[in-house]
Amino acid sequence: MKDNIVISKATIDRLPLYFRTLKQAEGEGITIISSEELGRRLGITPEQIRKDFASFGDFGKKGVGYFVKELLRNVGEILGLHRNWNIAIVGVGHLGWALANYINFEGLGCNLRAIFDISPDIVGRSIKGIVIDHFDHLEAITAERNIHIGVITVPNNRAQAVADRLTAAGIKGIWNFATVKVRVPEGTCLVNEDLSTGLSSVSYYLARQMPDEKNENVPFFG
Amino acid sequence: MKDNIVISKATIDRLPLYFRTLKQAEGEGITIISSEELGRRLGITPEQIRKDFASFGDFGKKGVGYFVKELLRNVGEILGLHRNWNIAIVGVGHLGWALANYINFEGLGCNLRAIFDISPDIVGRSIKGIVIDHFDHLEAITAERNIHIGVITVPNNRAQAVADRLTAAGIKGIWNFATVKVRVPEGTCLVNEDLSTGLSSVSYYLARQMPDEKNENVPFFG
DNA sequence: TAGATTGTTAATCGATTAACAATC
DNA sequence: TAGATTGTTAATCGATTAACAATC
Repeated sequence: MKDNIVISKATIDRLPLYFRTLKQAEGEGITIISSEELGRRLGITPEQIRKDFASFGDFGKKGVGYFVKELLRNVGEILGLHRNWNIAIVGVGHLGWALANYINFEGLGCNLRAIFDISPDIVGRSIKGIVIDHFDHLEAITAERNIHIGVITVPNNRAQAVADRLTAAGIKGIWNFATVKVRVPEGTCLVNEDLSTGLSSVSYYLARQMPDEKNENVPFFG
Repeated sequence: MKDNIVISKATIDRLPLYFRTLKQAEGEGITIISSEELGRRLGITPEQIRKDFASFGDFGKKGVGYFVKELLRNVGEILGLHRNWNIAIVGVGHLGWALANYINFEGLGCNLRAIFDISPDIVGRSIKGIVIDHFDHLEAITAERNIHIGVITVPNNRAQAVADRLTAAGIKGIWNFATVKVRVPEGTCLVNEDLSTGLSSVSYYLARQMPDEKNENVPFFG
């Protein structure tokens, strides 16, 4: 891996896709893969892929292609997937519950280690063998279980307060599903996940393609 | 609204954020808002915001600001939120179940109208008053309920087959949560939602910030 | 060697930022 | 009018695409 590499934002966003596709290829027994073939599988141009890989090292062999295992190890390292981050989910609503059950944390180099909520109906239950703790115990459990990343799945009006508690507890990585602007101290990694904008995009493209000449539907707001 | 407008991809991705923030402001009783204030709330520069709005019309008043209601109506129209799209969710796993319960479809100009699965344990139950139908009945129900958008929340290995059935049934908008490349016919709007890349980004930034000199954690794969 | 495929440099494209004239 | 704030044009920045030399 190159020293002092600078990897563009756009490249970083593609790395997880490369990783997943390479994993698949590895599972199929493929040991060497070309940028052409990777591009075909991902819908990304081969040039783009070569540029991305070249930005953090020389993993290909000219005239041959990329060694899947080697590339996988390197992409994984760049992404920090070898770090075994410990994760805590805060908020067991529909979404928090689904994420706890749905996300393959291990495959992303993470371990789900704690789940918090404040409702007496929920605290004490368990998901995937993890007992849900009361949010009051956040600091103690964070220290005890060495939590690195907090996932915020609480209602919007609680998101900032939760972020404050997480960062005060020393957590430096936050994956936020609330749709309000959350502020965190310098040095904290905050990634916002916005689940509803995707649907609006579908709506946008669909509306452009299907002009509503007939105006058959009643406007919803206005 | 301008005719024949070309709105950049980047702008479209920001429109849902503008819409949500303007809704909030409206709720607070604000009738006029400046790009400065909107920018403060969103963490976007005022110049960017003015450029975005100017790309589809003249909604501001120089020296004054933007009329919240007017802007809201226009952003909503651009996004097609007045179209009242009918939505079907396909696949009631953890994620499909959570989306059905969690997403505020109405607020996005959509109505959840159908839910499909293939498991006998699940078909016949209902979520939010909608009875879960067997996927075998997709075509009939799509026609009957005038479904516009399909949400794919099935396992990866079924995603392409589901997409094929949806498009064959005449559905032109797909919101896909499967993490495999899904191909759709020309003219179908496909938006992929990838829930795990966000976590990888957190991992990446965290790894850069906390170099593992100690190498205390055991590599997970290799 | 000949064919294949990478890595890199240059050219293009698109998006953001800066500056400021227009005007409310 | 003076102050404020938009809309637009120009400058910069960043990302993608194209071309090709290097080399396996």
